[in-house]
Amino acid sequence: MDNISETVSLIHRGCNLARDLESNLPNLPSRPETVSKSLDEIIRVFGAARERLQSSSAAQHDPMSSYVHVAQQQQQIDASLHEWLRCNYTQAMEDLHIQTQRFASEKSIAATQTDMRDSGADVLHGQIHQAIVSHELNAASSSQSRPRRRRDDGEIRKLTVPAPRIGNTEIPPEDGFTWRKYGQKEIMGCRFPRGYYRCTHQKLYNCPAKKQVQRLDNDPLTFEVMYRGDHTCHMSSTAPSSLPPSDQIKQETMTQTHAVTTQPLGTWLSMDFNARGGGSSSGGRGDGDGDGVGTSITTTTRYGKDVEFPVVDLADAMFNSGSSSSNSMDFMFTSSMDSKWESGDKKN
DNA sequence: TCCATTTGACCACG
DNA sequence: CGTGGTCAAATGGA
Repeated sequence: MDNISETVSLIHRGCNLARDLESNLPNLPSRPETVSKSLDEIIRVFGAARERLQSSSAAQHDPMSSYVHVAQQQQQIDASLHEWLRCNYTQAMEDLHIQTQRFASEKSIAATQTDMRDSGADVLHGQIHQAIVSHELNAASSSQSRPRRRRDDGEIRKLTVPAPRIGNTEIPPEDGFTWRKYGQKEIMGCRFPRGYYRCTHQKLYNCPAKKQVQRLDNDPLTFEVMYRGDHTCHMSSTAPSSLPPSDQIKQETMTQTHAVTTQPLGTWLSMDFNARGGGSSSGGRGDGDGDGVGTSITTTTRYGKDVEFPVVDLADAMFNSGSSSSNSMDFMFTSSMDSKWESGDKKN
């Protein structure tokens, strides 16, 4: 496959999406969610194109460098964004959709007209999501919500990610780690139960990482994921689990303040990657440590074992499907509101 | 048989 | 005492 032509087609797709968005702008006040999702997709497409460009040029000799670069961008954006939100939190909530929309639109158009060396749009989008939930979390913990009991887990990183549209939309989004579910609970005031997961290698490697996954009340196609504790399993040379390079790089230098910045890229990658697999049932076992990255993606798929640089694999994944990102398109715009979790709810 | 998920019960915290 | 987090037995798939 010709990398350039694929990239070009991706850019074209982004342009089309941008045009669609433009025509949809009058609906912004009434349907901010739809517009927001449209933005997501635009950002995603252009981001993929940029990644492709980077991976085919500078990153060729050192694929890690692009990750480092993006990570650094993220750090900078994160700092300013947090500062901005601190000063304008309530207003920020109001302005969020407009801000992202403007940014993405301008970014998208500019990127197609000039070059795409400085994307950051996807990064910013992730930052906005995370900064907001982070602030929500801070606000909540300082007022209504009681602090978490298990203090040994340390900081909490919270983010929102779109649900995989293909297959079971109720499965938690892929994030590159292997998780084992150990509980599910109805939460007061929430329509959907919260799932509790811990690292599959908790026993083997004493990995304290945990996560909680919950669907948003107002948007069942969006998950809110809370990460608690850091993975130690990937530190071990014998550990079967490994991280996407970006995560791995940053995990080691991550501070509590910036911990929240770790996820977007990894999540972004994994979401798209997940789409390639055509989704999978959560009934899968992830089973032995042998099933790594492949066409069959389970809830516990991970990158590192067989794939050196997931961004390359991601790019392939996004283009090998022929229809390019149609999968993610569907998952963005198709609303399949199945909620098996609801039917499976129990007391407690 | 192994391992992941389910799910009712238990427990810590405020 | 209510709620959220975790445990662990039961269950089931490969």
